[in-house]
Amino acid sequence: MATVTIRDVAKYAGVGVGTVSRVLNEHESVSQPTREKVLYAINALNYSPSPVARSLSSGKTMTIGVIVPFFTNPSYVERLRGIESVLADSEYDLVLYNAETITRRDKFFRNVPRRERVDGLLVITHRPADQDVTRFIEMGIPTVLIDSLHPRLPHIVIDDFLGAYKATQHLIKLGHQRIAHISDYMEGALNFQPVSNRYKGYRQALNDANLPFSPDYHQQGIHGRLQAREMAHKLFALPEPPTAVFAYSDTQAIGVLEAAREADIAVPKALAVVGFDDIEAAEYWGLTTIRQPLFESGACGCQKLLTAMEASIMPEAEEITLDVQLVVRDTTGQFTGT
Amino acid sequence: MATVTIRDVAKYAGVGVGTVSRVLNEHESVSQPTREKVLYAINALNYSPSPVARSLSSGKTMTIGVIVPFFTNPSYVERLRGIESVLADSEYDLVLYNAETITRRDKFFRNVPRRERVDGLLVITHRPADQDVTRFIEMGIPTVLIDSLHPRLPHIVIDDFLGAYKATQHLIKLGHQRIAHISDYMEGALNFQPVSNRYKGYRQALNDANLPFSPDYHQQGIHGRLQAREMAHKLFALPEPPTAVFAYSDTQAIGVLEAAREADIAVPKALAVVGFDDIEAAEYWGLTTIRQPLFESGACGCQKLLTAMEASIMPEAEEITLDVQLVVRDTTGQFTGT
DNA sequence: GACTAGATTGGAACCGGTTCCAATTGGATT
DNA sequence: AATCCAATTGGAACCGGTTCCAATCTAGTC
Repeated sequence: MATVTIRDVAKYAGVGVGTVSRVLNEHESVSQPTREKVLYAINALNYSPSPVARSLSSGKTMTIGVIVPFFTNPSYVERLRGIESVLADSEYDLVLYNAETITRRDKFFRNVPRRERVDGLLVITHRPADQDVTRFIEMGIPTVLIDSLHPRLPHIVIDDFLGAYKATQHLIKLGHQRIAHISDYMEGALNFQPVSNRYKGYRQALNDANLPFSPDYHQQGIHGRLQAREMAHKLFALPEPPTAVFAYSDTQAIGVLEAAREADIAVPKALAVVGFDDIEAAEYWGLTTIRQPLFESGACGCQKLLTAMEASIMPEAEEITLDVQLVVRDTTGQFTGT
Repeated sequence: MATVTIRDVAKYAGVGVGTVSRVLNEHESVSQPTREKVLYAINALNYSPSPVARSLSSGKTMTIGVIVPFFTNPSYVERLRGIESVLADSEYDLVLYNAETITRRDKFFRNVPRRERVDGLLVITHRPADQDVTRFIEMGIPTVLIDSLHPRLPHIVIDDFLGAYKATQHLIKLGHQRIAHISDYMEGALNFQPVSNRYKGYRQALNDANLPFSPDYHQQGIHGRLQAREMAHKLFALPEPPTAVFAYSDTQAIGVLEAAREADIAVPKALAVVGFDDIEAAEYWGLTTIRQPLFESGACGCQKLLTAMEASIMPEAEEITLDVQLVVRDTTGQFTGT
């Protein structure tokens, strides 16, 4: 099928290419009869304009890039769902850049933000360096960060510190004194901000309640259910095992619950567990957790981006903090041990 | 930042644009000194070629489109992960088209398969009509179907009939006689093939065991955990409630388990449940299920597509059937009722 | 030293749109 | 009837690459 171009349409309709372009883009200054001739020709030839050619000459790609680590992880899926829900009503396509390693992240940070590639960019969790941000801004690519932050870009965050504080405080109020924390590596290659903030919230809550902290009680490892299970077993094997665990994520908390099941430790009687995120599985497990509005964070960030793009300005750097909330279910209860 | 074009590079290096292009695309017929001059200029000017311009003149977009219903659903996430794992090693970008409604599906089927938009297309579960397929082929867009089928396109499927048969047979062998089935609407707007095939497998297994089928035992509804929960309650309320349920998906099976918990029905003592897919959550729930290789189906389809694209031919229409396998866990056991 | 084949190179034409400027048209004004 | 202005239209130039053809250069042959 030979491609039909705008010139074919123009010839068929007996008008100039400019006129066809004007009809396509709904410019006002086309008379009714001409418009009809053109529309008729478009129909007759089954013409549809080439997105690429349009991009080249107009400079718009009608594409939003999303750089995300582990898009497969439930909390990211939920955020993507939020993004998609906003995009569905627009004309924009969604291009997914899965950046699981620093190498790929850096490659994307370098290559993706080009005017000829995407019109706007969402970055989830990954933290662009100052020089990356400078490049985004010089390139004029509107960018919004979700679950990440940078002073020169708008970012949607939650108060990780507060969430962790609430989670830990909840356990303290229930009478727990030996409270452990399981998290990703804080000094890891990807170096996600929330990891250390949640750790700090945990520490602060302990401090405020005059509870001691032992380094043994902080297990770090690669994020994942299975890894969390291993870490939980290490905690159980301590001379003074904790009576409560605050996990960095629900995924990890579920790993802890599995470990407890394997070790025949009753939850919440002998072990209380609190997660973070409130993913769908949390409900299955009756997991007490800190709910963060994942879907909304995606939707909100995407909306912010589209608004800025529409006005063709760089979005104003600002911080939007969404609320976190303690959701008490069945994995925490009054401390009854010694 | 004014964009640096290939002409700037050519001028800086004192060569022609053709030469620069040849260096970029690693054509052989460039002498070493010239190549070095050009590379030096590229570096000095911090040049990188425009993907859009490249697309327009070369006709390649370096983009793979994936049309997927509900990409948020665990089984699709898993398949996407398979696709992404293959794409990660290539130069291709992944564009996600989330087609939750017929309107959007049809829009995508009409607009996406254009040479100027994607170089290749993966369609998951959605079934393109004959005229759609004709268009794909006329447009010369290599297309592979995953979990869907069409005689003129390569497709990766599983034997849904067999899987359902195995699941039902498993229940029958355990002594169950009143076996219900929960599924999506078979005549629904989206009209997914697997739905009716699993239903047929279920019916056939009953038939082969000379067990009667009652229409009351087949509940249909919108896919989802909550909807499945409702359907399960309807089953429980029947004068002769079933002692076993085979659910179309794990997501639905989990809904059934929740309903059983709400209705205080012991699993597997009073009710056996089998799912389909073996998503991650199935393990949490100790759900007996039919495992289908979701990740592999994505990876395999994507690989097939890339291979065809590399050879710049339409992939040969063929059917690849992946194996399904019964995974027995804790939600099924010997029938002990009356 | 003239001639030829092969290697290397320059640059025009092209991909298919958008945009802007100049040209045409027709009605209103004087 | 002449002039002017607004509305509409045609089409060249441009976006930034790739590709192909013709031109130039080099070394080898007789």
